[in-house]
Amino acid sequence: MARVLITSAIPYINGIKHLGNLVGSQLPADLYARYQRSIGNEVLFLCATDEHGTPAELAAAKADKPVAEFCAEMHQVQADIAKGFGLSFDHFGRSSSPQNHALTQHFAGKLAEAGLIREVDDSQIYSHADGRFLPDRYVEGTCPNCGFEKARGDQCEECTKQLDPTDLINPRSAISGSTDLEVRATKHLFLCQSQMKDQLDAWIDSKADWPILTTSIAKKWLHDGDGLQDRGITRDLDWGIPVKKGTEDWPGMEGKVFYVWFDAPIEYIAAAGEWAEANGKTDADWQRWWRTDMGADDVKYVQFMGKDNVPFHTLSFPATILGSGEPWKLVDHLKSFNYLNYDGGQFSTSQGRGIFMDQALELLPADYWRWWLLSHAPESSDAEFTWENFQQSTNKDLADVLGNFVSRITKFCRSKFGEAVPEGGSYGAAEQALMEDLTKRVRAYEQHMENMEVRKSAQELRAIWVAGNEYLQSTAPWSTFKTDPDQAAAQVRLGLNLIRLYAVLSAPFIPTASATLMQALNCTDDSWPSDIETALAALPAGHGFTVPENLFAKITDEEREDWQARFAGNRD
RNA sequence: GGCGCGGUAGCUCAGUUGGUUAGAGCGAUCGACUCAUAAUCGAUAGGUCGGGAGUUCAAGUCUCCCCCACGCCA
Repeated sequence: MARVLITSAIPYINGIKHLGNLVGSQLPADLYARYQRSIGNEVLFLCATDEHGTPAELAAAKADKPVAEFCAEMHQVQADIAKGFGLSFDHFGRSSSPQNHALTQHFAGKLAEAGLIREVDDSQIYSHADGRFLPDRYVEGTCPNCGFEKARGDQCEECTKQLDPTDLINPRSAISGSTDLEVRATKHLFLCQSQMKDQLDAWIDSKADWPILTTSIAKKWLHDGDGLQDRGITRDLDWGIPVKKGTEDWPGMEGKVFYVWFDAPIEYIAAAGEWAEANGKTDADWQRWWRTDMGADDVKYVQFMGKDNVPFHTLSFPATILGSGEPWKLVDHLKSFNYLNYDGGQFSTSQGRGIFMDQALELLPADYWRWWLLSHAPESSDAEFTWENFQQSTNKDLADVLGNFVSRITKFCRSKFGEAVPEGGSYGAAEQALMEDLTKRVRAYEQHMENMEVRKSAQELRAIWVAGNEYLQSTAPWSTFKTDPDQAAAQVRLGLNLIRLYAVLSAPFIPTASATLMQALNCTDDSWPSDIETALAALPAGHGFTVPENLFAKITDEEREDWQARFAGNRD
């Protein structure tokens, strides 16, 4: 039995994510986790909320709540929505957990011991009215280059010139609008990534089987311009993980916290510790997933993320791990996704454009979204969500091909043989051909799933559903019944077993519908079909079942038009 | 401006190291069937593979130039 560690990029705490975020990391990670569990592997699937940083503080202030309280509430909201989508995390942690505090400080200490952290004197804008230091992008003013009045301290959006906050004319706080600003001297820690460039380069080179999208982004950061740059890993904020060297204080860094990009990926590890604690397990239980000296040697570690997260996962986080000099598990396979666009534009959290996870669940059950999003996952390039496509695809695939298959076979059986698997007849050439075809297709499906080729997996699964309709159409039990009821019984028996097979195979994509089918079939045997003929004998003659309600209702034109209009504008 | 990923049938996408008549699903048209959620199954039509030049016996697949879209960076 193989062991697979799976992490999804951790969603930021300040709001509910849209469907583009979902399909870029959490959903495909869940598909893979469910599949790996189905075939009998031991899986640890971890995710968490990313809770630190200025945006969290500002969102809390806007909600008029202490930031810790705000984060705790939003974490629960996100956890509930994730559950609604059937995301099967073994643990959904928090980057603000005690485990992550300890681990982040531990890594910083190790990196310092290895001589990979240096102190840098810096200056930063302090706002008296806000009572805080302002990150560059929260300082606004007039661009010295083009005169644009709402230029940000990091860049002018009008002329795209890179700026320093002190370049701005008439600078003001983007938070309060206050002009009572002051440049203050401060000191920050930098992670010396540049020293690790060759080590990282060699590591990336060893990953020949990674997607081009992934390696090309990493290579670019390694080689562009002056090469990989050192990065600041601390900030002058209140909310975050206090800067410490392991458990020791860090002289000169009092009152500072680690920057969110430093502590967020470490939460992948800390989440395992949270998982152990929440489930009454020991440290050894989680360390056997993460420490190669404590049993993680045989673990395969797979990360899922959107393309914007690739640099952190290919360079920054590995730099932290390698630099520590400790035997932590490095990622084995990294699956990255492009963006999902919404009706000709981008999904946008800040503009409230597109469909958000909570809204989606109000419209339709999770399986509709899971199926469409996964079967259209933006793997090779950006993908496009349109309501027409969504309606057509889900109606055809889920309602017509799969749902109607279940409907026709169970209802036919009920009317001719009653609600139990019928007895009699035997399998012949048609059944043999079907089984051979299914064997080939299931093996292909497994291969695609193993390779994390999401669209191809969906395509193959759909073809497996179609094979059942082809079989019924060609053998026509409704005709057979008139002349040879025994033979019709055998055909129906096979059809009912196909439903069970489909429930098992489809569970990673549409877990709720699969569970509904298993329940209707009064069956608990969800073992993966290593042998198709055996799998199609799971429901013996005489086994009782009930006819399920329509598995998937169709989306009507009226509904589609209604939703299209409702989501044309902004969320707020 | 530099770099990156793309530009393949009306739509969404596949196309391994260059090799016979460029594939799938949807949509469209026609036919079959009637068990079923007016569902299903079959067949047909639709592409000068963004444009141009080049390498080669042979290019969607390699080289160069250009155009378009998106993204990242300066």
